[in-house]
Amino acid sequence: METRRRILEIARELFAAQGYAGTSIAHIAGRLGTTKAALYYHFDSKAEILSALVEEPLAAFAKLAESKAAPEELLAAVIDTTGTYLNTAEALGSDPSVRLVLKERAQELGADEINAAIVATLAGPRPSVKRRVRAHAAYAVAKHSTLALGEVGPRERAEILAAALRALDES
Amino acid sequence: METRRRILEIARELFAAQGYAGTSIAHIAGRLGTTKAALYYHFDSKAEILSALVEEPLAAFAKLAESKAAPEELLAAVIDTTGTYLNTAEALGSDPSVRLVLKERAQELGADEINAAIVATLAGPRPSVKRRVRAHAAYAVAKHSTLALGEVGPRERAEILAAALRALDES
DNA sequence: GTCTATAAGACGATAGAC
DNA sequence: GTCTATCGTCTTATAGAC
Repeated sequence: METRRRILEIARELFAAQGYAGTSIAHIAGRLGTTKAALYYHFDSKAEILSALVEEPLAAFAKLAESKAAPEELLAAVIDTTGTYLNTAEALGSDPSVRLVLKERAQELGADEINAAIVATLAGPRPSVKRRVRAHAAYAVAKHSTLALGEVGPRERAEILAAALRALDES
Repeated sequence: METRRRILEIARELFAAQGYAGTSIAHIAGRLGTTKAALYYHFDSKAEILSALVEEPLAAFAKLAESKAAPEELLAAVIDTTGTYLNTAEALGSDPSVRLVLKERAQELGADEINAAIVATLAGPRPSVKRRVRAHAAYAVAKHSTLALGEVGPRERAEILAAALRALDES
């Protein structure tokens, strides 16, 4: 069970650096210090490595998507969840080959649907153009400035949340 | 010269859907209705297709990175440039295999450096934590809500810019 | 749980005919 | 400018010994 964790850690790094499609099983095995065959003892396929890798963060974001919390709590949760899964969150929403594999597996709620659901909650029912754009803006701040900053301490967290709320401008 | 344009158009679609590493020359040739060999008459390698594809948008963003315009003009330019190259802009900053190939070629300023330069201009000299976070927030609004909205008309453009300026909050 | 060996095919790229 | 045919390599994945 320890080797399994090491495989996931190595895969996470390589997927982030080269993409899922651009990373081979042989490359992962090389870093692991074993052979490809040893890897297939722990995982049935390359796609299953990816699934195991994104399972937890995807579930966390899916939970957010179903949340009907008020904007301030929802945006704070987006910041915190993005910060918690900082390493995997990049590959999640970016690498097209990752999206493709997860879509084929129909594993759960896709990343696109999750984003859309959170933005819809922020925008409220039957939103005007203004409300819709502002919801997108607030979400962009919460998600992407957390990603860009890398590490988010309490000072950064408070500033990101405040900026997101200004972008939303509910007053 | 017409075939070359069609190849780039097809490659753009496939790279966006499956990623650069996840798209084969055979797949592009199949969509084109010809063979792989025909493709190699127009481009010397797969990487060269990618280079040709991102040349113009990358130059446009690099020009922004060197601009020392005031925040409002700079953010407006980010919105407009992102909107102009909406189709290619996604693959640019997202697909890890794209980043890798462009980095190997050392083609020009990388996407990361461009983003960092624009944020640095927004943050101003020797920025505090607050200024730095707000610069990231404003840039996130300009870039990612434009991407998320897909098409940006004059109404959306004005709302995005206003939201980005509120996030920056220079007052 | 890891190994060697190998299957079976996809990949990028090229040669040479037309 | 496009074709057929092919080279050499890399790919995912499996079989079977240890």
